[in-house]
Amino acid sequence: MRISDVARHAGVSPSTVSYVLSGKRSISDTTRRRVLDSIDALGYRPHAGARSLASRRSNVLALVVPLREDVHVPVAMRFAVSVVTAARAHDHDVLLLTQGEGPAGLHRVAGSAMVDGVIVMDVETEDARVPVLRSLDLPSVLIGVPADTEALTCVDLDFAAAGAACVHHLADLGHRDIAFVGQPASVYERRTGFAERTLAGFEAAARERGVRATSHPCDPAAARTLAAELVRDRPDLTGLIVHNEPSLAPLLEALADHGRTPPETSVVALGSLPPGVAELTRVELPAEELGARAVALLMDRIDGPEHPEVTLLEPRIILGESTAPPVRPD
Amino acid sequence: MRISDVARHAGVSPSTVSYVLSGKRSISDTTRRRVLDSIDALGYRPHAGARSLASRRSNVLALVVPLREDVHVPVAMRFAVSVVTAARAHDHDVLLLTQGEGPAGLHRVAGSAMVDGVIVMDVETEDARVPVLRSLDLPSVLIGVPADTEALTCVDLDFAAAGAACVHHLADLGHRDIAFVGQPASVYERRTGFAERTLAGFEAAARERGVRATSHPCDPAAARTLAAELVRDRPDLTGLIVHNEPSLAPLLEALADHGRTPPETSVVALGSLPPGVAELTRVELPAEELGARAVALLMDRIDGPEHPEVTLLEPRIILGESTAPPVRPD
DNA sequence: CTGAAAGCGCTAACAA
DNA sequence: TTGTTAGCGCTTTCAG
Repeated sequence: MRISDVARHAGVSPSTVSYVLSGKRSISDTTRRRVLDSIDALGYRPHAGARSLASRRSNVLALVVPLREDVHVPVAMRFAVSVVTAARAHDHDVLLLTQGEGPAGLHRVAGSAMVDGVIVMDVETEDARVPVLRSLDLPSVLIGVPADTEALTCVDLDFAAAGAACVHHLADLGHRDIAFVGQPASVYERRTGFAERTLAGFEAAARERGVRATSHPCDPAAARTLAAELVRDRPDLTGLIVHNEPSLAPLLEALADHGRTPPETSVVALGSLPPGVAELTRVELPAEELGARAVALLMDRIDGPEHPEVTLLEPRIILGESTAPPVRPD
Repeated sequence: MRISDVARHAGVSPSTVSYVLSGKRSISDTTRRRVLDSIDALGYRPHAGARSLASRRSNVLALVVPLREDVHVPVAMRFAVSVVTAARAHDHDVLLLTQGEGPAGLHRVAGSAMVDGVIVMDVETEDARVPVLRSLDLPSVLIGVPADTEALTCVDLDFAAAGAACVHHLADLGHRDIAFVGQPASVYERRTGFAERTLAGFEAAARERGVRATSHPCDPAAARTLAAELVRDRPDLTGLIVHNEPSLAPLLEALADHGRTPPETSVVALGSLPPGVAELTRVELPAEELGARAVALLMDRIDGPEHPEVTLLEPRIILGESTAPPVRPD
């Protein structure tokens, strides 16, 4: 079943069939209809290899997914799914590359023309893949922002603004003593962009508002202990910002155990939230939108001149029932 | 940079370069060396599209990942990663298909010769994709076992045996009244193979051993409540089998709150366990091995005659500190 | 053990 | 608006 079979069946030339499929030149309505009818009468599907050989386009893009212990897997999956969905909307498929393959994977898919572009997730501030990407002559988009964005296209949530927005919300309510519960320590140690920037935004805003503020890296396993310590050691603490999805549930439980069910202590959640905490005041991670944007930007780079740019999405704070003016001893 | 450039550089014909790369005919050591040297002197990489056009092999396989709310995402990710890793070891790449695309995705990648085979995860007892797969003339392997395995190649953990092994372990220790904490109810409703079979294995073994046994679908959000109910309503209950990863932590905490820290109540965990519960008695899900097996079987089907077969891996129970002979009132 | 050459199925000039 | 045709870069007969 080849293009020439379709052409014969429709009584046109192979190139006409090709043009009907690609839309790269105008075709009379009658011809188009005849061709399309033949295509689905015969169940024709173009051979992807032949197409990529002739057109120098594979209609596939590569997605590099992170694989670390400390990345929150459901978030990674949300990104991956949104990238696949968006890619399909642009008539592309997605090849899965794992972090583990490192630069070799990028060289392979680029060198053999398997993909038209790459999307890289979980970018670190000093990311070893960035120089590889620059050397590769393959369109790419990063989800995340490294230190040096020269000649790079990046999309991300404006995490600094997100961290700050949480502080401002609490400060506006009158809180004067707050704490930031962050990602596991290893995430900061490897200088993951989003974690660093959130913390920086938190600290800057707290300084600006004159709020007493501390920050605490946190593991899910240590969440209950941390909550207990905060309640014990920080009697004036009235607000908590939690930037750690899997620790959220144990933290809330521990607070409840100490009689500090929100908004007794105010809690703002930041990140990709599980169902069942919908009522919290929060800044959500727009993973679907980020994935879709990344794909859209990549498509622009694939068939257009390069527009290096950094896109930061504005955070939206959603008011829930977990924050309120502080309840103070005085 | 094409194969003819390499050929010229090495002073041989293009076909010789091709044969050096594919190993499909014998080449003298000197020639081989010269060719390989030229290849990496020039940094040559074969064009994937050209190769797939000429050889009718894409060296890519498709992986259909589940996307449901009720699948435990980290488990799905473990499978995906192990499939990618194993595929790479067989010189294949992996194209990501989402459940959402349904049969259309399978038709597309098969019809356009994008992939040499498919691996399908999260198979249901009556799975709509199975007839599609049968009609497709594309080698496939299922991770999971549907009701009708005619002409299918499947791999899975022997979940029935796993459920039974947990019962036998507790019965051997002397427990006479146990409960099974299962997956969310929706997982049984859509008749997911592994969940059904585990429960069936549990029930059969309990009957065989004459142990009083009940089973309880469970959501992570309801885990604490369930634990409290079991403690309250089942005074003679001494053993628990937990087949629900995300509910494990809240269950254990709730047991502890009621003074029933294992092995005060014996607990056997079944599934993909998070780090930090390593000391539990458990049957682990060998996701890496299953992924690798699936790929190996697929490779066999791709370049060999069909060998439909169902491979069930033996469960291994790992003895930890969460089980002990029952502490009874008598 | 090695070469020559005929495609694989499609796209995109070029021509009409 | 449509057709003709020369490749795209590789694999694999067929010949030697």
